[in-house]
This record gives sequence, C-alpha cells and structure tokens, in this order.
Amino acid sequence: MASTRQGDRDRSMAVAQYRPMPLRHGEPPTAMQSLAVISSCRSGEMIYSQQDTAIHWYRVVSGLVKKYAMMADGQRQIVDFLLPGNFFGFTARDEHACTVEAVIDHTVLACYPRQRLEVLADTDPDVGQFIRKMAFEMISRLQARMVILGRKTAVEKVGAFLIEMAERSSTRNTHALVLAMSRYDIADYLGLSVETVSRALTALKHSGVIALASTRRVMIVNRGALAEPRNGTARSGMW
Amino acid sequence: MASTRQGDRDRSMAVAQYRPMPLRHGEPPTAMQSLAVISSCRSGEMIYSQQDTAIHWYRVVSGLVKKYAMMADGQRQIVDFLLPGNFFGFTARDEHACTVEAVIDHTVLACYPRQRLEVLADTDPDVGQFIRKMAFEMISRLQARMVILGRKTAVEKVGAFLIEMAERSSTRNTHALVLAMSRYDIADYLGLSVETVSRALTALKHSGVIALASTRRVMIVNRGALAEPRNGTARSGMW
DNA sequence: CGGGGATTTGATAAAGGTCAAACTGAGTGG
DNA sequence: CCACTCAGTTTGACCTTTATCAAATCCCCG
Repeated sequence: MASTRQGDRDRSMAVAQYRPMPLRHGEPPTAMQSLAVISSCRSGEMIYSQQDTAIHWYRVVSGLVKKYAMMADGQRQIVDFLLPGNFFGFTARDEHACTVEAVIDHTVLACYPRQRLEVLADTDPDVGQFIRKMAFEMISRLQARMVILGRKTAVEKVGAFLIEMAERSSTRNTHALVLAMSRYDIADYLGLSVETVSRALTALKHSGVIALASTRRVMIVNRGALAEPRNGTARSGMW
Repeated sequence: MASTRQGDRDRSMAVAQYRPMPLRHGEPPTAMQSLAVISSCRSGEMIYSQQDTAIHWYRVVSGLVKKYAMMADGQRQIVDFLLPGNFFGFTARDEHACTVEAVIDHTVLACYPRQRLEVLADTDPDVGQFIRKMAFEMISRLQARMVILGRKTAVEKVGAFLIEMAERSSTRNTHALVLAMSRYDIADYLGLSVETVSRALTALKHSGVIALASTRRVMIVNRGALAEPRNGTARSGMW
C-alpha cells in the first residue's frame, strides 16, 4: 500500500512505531480568562465562516464543535473536532481558512478578543507560553491525523477515530464513548463516504472489537485490535 | 465522493471555496538569530528521529528536509516538506513524534537550543510573537494538506502538490519548478503509491497541463487546470 | 402514530494499489 | 569511451478497496 521500496531502506533506522499523543492542556492563565466572554450555541450554529475576518479566538467550554473546509464542488473536509478545553480560531493571517460550527445544542464557548489577547501574550509570559503550547499541541494533533488520512484503510481510520475520541473525551472510562457527531461528520473527518464508515463500524461490531449500545454509544471491547486491525480479530477485507 | 447530503445543506452558507495559503515569514528577530548554530547535512542524513528528546528547534536555511512518521508495518507518511525559511522541531511534549531527514546534499540548518529559545520567547515579545506566528502558519499549512489528503483524487493531489511547491519555492518564476524529492517521497507525502504519482504526472503531461523538461524539472503550462482538473483539459478517469 | 433525517445494507463501478517488467540516466570501472 | 550497474521512474495487467447509486430500516421528535 505504501511505497515501501525506499521505506525499507529507512525502516532499520526508525525502529519506533508512530503513536498518537494523549495530552491535555491545563486551564488558561487567569489573566487570559478575564478577557473571555462566554456564549452558548445551538446545534448547526455557525461560529465563523471561511474568509471571515479573525477577530476572536475561542475555547470550547462544553459541547462539541467542528472545523471544516468546503471545496468548489461541494465536498467537505472536516479538519478537526474541538472538544471541551480545545482552542480554535487563531490564525497568522487576517481571515479564517475554515468554517466552524457547533455540533450539538448547548455548546458553550469562551470567546477572546484577538487584539487584546495578542497584547496580553506579548506582555504576560504565562499567557504567551500557554498559547504557544496550545498551538504546538494542535500541530501534533494535525500531524497524527495526517498519518491516519494518508496511510490507513477504512477500518483502521474508523478504529483510530474511536480511539482518538475516547482519549480526548474527558471521561474517566475510555471504553465507553458517545459519538456526538453524525456518521456524515465522521466520514468527512476521515475522508470516507458515509456508507464506508457505517460498514466499518458494522465490521468492527461483528468481529467483536466494539459493541454498539445504540447507534451513537460505542463500547470499546478490544482496544488492541481497534488500534491494529491488521493483526487482530478483524479480518482484512472488511466483508 | 463526499457525503454531500448534509454538505448540500451547508453549501449555501459557505459560499467561498477553500484556497490554500501563500505566505512567507520574514527573518527571525536578531535576538533569536544570535542563538543559532549553523550546520550542514548530506542527503539522507537524519536530523532527529521519532522519540528522540526535543532539545533543539530548527530552521531550514537552504536545501530541503522531510518530516515523516513510520508505522509498525513499515508504511511511511511524509507529514511535511520543509523549505528554506521553514521551522521545525518544536513540540509541546518532550519527545519528537516524527523523524526528520535531509533530502538533498548541502542542506543547511539553523539550530536553536530549545531551553534558551523558550526563555527568550518568554522575555522578548518579538521572539514570542514570531514563534507564535510561525506555529499558526504551520497549522494553516497542515490544515490545507488535510483537505488535499482527505478529499482529492490522485491527479488533483499531484496537481495541488506541484502548485504548493511552486508557491513555496522562493523562485520568482512560479511556472518552472525543480522537484528535489523523489517520486517515492511525493507518494508518501500525498498518500499514494509511486506508480499512481507517476501515472498522474504522465496524465498531466499528456493533457498539456504541465511539461517535463526532465524527470524532476516541471513546467506548469496551465495553472488553472492544475488547480481544478475537474473542469480542465485533463479528463476524468486518468487513463 | 406518523414523518423525515440518519443509518444500514446491497449491488455495481471506478479509482487506485499491487505485482511484474521495461526503461532511463548518472555514476563506475575496465 | 563504453559496457555495466543500480536506483529511480515509467508502463502494463490485474485485483482489492472504497465510492456510488439505490433502497430498506431505524429511530428521534413532534
């Protein structure tokens, strides 16, 4: 599946295997929090749109938000889901490259005036450090997803997605998991069609790797097989 | 190809089309530059490896560098190519998630001790701001690539790649372009097989969208068609 | 108790991967 | 200077994976 010919040459050196990163950022510094304005959104409500001027930075307090790009032909790629504690909306340029909208009702956001926060970041090292760290974490997360998008089969993508969500959810129990987003959203996040996402979930269920309490409530039964379907119970070929 | 059913609902709102970002960062602040140690690498030389401790941050002065992740089965995903002016090596955690190696001989790097640079970022607003901006730009770039990886055909991916390289190269002429990396590298960057990359280039050549002066020297003849192969000369189906 | 979006399932086709082989061109040694 | 080599690239044949089209089913909400 990959171009392994040159890969083979490299493999001896890079012994270690790629692993995504669990990591949680602490609370923002209080100086920063004092700038926040709290607001609540309903499901489907747009926070900002592609090409809007970037006036605010945001943090998800509770709920779920999706960041996506639309293409000329109407195709959509969800670039990220933002969970409680995650930041979004910062950009080096003046306008946003993506659209962001709330996925569920009662999504609560902290909203920071960009100008004032940038000044604060310049003057308060805690704030500067915090923002830097946050940006670095986002880079790590995007890089991990790049690997998933580029080099995984449908079942592996869905498996990786479930693990990612289980780990990023603040729940204690990483084996039970509620998917707040639709199959369509999952598909556009993983670069698959809805049907393929559905079939992958069915395949994982039938092979006993996961169980579905309801369509959106997933129990992770065999975490190892979910992370590495190629050596697990899940047979190759999906059907 | 996408799950357009829900996408249709959204399309009315997101009128604008997604466009990647050309953007060049200026020179780093001199306070920062005074920390730099310059070094030169040969082709294939590893700068750091997955799981190495992150002790330095780097900037490409000249040449070309690739950042990639290896997976358990030997598959490789190139997460980014770094061109002159680009930074790499920063992470929120202690160890690197990716391996970085030079693609061509005489690749020159500026190497910054992480500890000291972080202190400097805390004390010197110019440096803090510069690093923040750099991180934000990298986020933009990764997001743009996510769209390409997730929702494009092989020919579109290769087209987008050529455009990206043409724009990121500091050359005045964005129509002639030298690919310093191999087809294998391009394949692992785009999540394709080498053969498919080669066929896509051939297809673009035959349809007159590009011309190949030699295998690695590309002339962009019809930039519009390269960006939007679906409405261009390039017929769907590739063969 | 509908109604309609969300999800699943099935049949089919297209895109891209894989395997195999030929070709190209830069370096190497005779 | 030329055969030779070998990595990199291209091309061809075939086959797997996933998208697409179509339809059934589920289930949430009024």
